[in-house]
Amino acid sequence: MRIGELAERTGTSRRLLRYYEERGLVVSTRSANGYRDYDANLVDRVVQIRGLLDAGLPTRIIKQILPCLDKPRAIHFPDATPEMLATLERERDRMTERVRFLTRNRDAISEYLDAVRTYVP
Amino acid sequence: MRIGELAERTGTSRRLLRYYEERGLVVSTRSANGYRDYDANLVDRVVQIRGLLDAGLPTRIIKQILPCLDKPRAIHFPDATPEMLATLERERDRMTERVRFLTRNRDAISEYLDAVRTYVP
DNA sequence: TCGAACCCTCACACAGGTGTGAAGGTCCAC
DNA sequence: GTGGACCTTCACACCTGTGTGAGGGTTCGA
Repeated sequence: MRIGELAERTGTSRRLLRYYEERGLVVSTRSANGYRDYDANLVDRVVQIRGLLDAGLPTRIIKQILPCLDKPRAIHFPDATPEMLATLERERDRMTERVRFLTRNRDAISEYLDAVRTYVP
Repeated sequence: MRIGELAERTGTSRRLLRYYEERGLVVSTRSANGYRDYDANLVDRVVQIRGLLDAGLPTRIIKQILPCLDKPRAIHFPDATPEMLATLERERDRMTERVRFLTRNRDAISEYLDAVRTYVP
């Protein structure tokens, strides 16, 4: 598919799709006319990238962890250098931290909202 | 306490503490000599701010939700304008989304790490 | 064959969170 | 009273993710 369709199906601007490609997060082939040609599975991938970005991870890290999240993952075992594993562990821990933090604060907000709602009536 | 101590106790640069103050996330009084003077409870607050920032929330939003997270929160009921509540709900939902996403991806990373570890030996 | 709707690259711009450093005041210990 | 460790404000600069638009090519239907 071409960039416009991918953009529409992922809710992402063309600009950003090109940016992600520049950052090595997605790949594309080129048609004879120079247009980018995307594989269908990139829809999921782009959505995932956006989720990770929104979660606060920089493209640099996302690029590193994406291959490990692909299926089938057996193919990527060779990539598993010690540094890579260390990065993954670090990032996994940071994500756990973030989850804890977000959950706690979200619950606090929920509590507050509940309290406000049962206050007025 | 002065800015240096707060910086050290929160692992934050002085620059950023001033920035947070400029953004209205923290307050300080001034000593006679013009130095900022911080209340001890700001240690927790700054840590919380950093967690929220790291989780991807902008200072603008953090400023809005922080008062609701304070105890005792009853004081802040008057702040609850409809727009405020809407913002909170929206932000709470986004946080839930983020948590889901982060958890899913973190679990995938964990799985990958486990797989790699049980692969070589 | 024209126009619309695509696509390309390139580049400037912006906001947000940070770093860094200049130029200067204060405080304290030697 | 001098030096070092603090503090102040101000400003420039960076990176990252985005928007926007210029200038130009391709494809396709009317």
